[in-house]
Amino acid sequence: MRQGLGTQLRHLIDLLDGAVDAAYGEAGLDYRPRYTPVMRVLAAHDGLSIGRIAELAGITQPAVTQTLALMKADKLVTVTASDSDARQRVVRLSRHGRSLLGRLQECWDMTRRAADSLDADLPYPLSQCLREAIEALEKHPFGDRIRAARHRQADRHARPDAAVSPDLESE
Amino acid sequence: MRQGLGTQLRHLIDLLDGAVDAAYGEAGLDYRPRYTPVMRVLAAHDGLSIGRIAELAGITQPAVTQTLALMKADKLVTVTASDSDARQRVVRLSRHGRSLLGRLQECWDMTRRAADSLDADLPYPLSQCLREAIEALEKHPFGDRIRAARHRQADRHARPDAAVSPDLESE
DNA sequence: ATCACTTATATAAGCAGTGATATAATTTTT
DNA sequence: AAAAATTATATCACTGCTTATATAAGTGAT
Repeated sequence: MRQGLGTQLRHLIDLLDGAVDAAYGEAGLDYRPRYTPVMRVLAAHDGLSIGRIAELAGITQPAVTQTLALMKADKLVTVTASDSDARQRVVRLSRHGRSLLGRLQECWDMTRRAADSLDADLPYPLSQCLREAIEALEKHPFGDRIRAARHRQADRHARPDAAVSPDLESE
Repeated sequence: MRQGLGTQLRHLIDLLDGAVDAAYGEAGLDYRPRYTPVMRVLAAHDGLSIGRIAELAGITQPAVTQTLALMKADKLVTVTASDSDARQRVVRLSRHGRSLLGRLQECWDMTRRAADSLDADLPYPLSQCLREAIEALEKHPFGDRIRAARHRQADRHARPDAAVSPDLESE
């Protein structure tokens, strides 16, 4: 079963996401997980353009447009044309959206505490491990590491008796 | 930016998956990442039913059916009706599929080494951390942890001056 | 043998995103 | 001022998975 990192990561996401999703339901919120990044951004600064939301939320513009369409249908936000620039649309939380925000914050809070409880159960905190992994990959991308492994493999084929190249641990 | 675990996990997956995907391309393989779980299972025991593949690969039956349709189009597998039970279909690797397998193994190998190189760069190995997190969540699901956090919260509302409930560290 | 039930696979619709591209509004060039 | 380039948003088609449901084949009970 010792499959790749990707599989483990996906499994972990399922384990977490499903629970968080369910938590919204249990809290009686009519709310989709995909709203969260947008809600978070709007909670911090209301009245943003779509592009700006995408930027702050760290997702693509089409994702925001599509999410907002759903949120609009759920009456969480209002989207109006900017009067300074007719290309831009200004997104604001509706009263309903703002009222939801309070209960959401509670949900996010509980989730954070659940994450803390998980970390406490582990020999090394997951969140920290993830942060460090992401950092390491930003410095030295996974693609480079794979390519480095290929070169070692090519070497092995060329000189099958050669010792494993010494740069093994540095990569 | 200190968002939830889910976001971090997704980010990490993107960082890894993209690279692995690209590696297939660089290796000159006409191959989709989604084939991997099925390929792995077929590599171990060829000639399985769809349900059995799903079981062994740890994905749902529809996912396997859909993946096999693509793999069949790519001539990687043959799917024939079982003669003992006409409901069942027997999946086998084609010659082409088997020939691909060798080069795939190399890719997976490189990927594993890349993962090792990542682990070596970290204060605590990611793969181990993930394994432990999954294990911890199987023992004590995230949903339960969230609910536990809610009860603490409800307590706080009911008796705001009460100390944090004593089961805090046990959860 | 027929009805009910279970098992195996297929199909459909949904989810949450992506990249590519279209359309509209606004600047910049010329 | 008209043409070209840029910016903002929308739309579309994909990915890879899921759940729910349909269809087909086998099994058991009456």
